[in-house]
Amino acid sequence: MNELIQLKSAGLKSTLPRLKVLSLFESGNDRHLSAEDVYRKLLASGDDVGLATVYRVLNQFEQAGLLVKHHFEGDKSVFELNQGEHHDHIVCLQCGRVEEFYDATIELRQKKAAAERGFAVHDHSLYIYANCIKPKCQYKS
Amino acid sequence: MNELIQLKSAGLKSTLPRLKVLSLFESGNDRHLSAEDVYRKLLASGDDVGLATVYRVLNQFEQAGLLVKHHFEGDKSVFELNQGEHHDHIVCLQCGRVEEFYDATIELRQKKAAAERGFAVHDHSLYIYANCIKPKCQYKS
DNA sequence: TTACAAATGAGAATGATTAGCATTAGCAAC
DNA sequence: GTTGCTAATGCTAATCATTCTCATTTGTAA
Repeated sequence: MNELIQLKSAGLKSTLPRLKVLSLFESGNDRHLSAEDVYRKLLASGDDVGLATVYRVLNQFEQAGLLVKHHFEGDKSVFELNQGEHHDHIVCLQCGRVEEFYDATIELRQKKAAAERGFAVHDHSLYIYANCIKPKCQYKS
Repeated sequence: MNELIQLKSAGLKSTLPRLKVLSLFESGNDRHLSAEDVYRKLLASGDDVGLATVYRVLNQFEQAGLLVKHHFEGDKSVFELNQGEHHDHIVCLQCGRVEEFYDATIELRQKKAAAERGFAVHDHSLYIYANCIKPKCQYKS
């Protein structure tokens, strides 16, 4: 229930929609949610927020550093709670399962590659698209 | 002028729009082009192709393995000639400059990370967003 | 040259995301 | 507690990249 405090310290006014969205991510049932996902889930739990508001809130949360935004292959963006430690993602092309991982060597070599070419790394995104090895994979549809 | 042969061996009928698009990429003036870019350039050189056709052709070329498609941060996709050797990209957030690089260690560690978690890598995308170190960077706008 | 399937072009349709604007709700000062 | 003001919300319409539809045109093989 300290969502209120989180919002305040992020410099955001504490409003109903923002609290709802934040709680949803903190509930931890799904780490990776698209705007549409959030919208649906809130409606399902009887909370009446507009889709436009969901988009706005998600983006504000990203600016504020509460959430991180990802662009997995395809169209829609996906958000997840920012818990400090950076990590990359493996996405199953079959069932959509997302697994996170961190590899210090990869991080290091990236910085090196950039530096060698006259760039100062600001950010990076690494997505591995793969197939779950059966039987882990529940082929979707 | 062997674009014709390339199309044939890719199993594609040799048509005007396809030849034009392929030549454009082979001319090598810009390695990374969006559909819009291609469309504009063709119009500029007096070749009258429809935007829808450009999209179709680019996607067919991707299927055929002639081009590779990338999703740099933001909206539109970007295509580049597939010249066999895989590589990743560094994109300057300021001026848009794109540099390519390949790091065997990174590739290896990715495969390893995936395998350890029960995935068979199908594909991956790694984009480093950075800032050119001055004075290389011609700050855009 | 003919004939037919495949390709093209123009514009409508789609899907995700954002903008505009009237209405409502936090919140600080009475 | 009220009051009042600004920021936030919720619609809906707009945008932007991309895809679809379908009538027309173009390769190509016979």
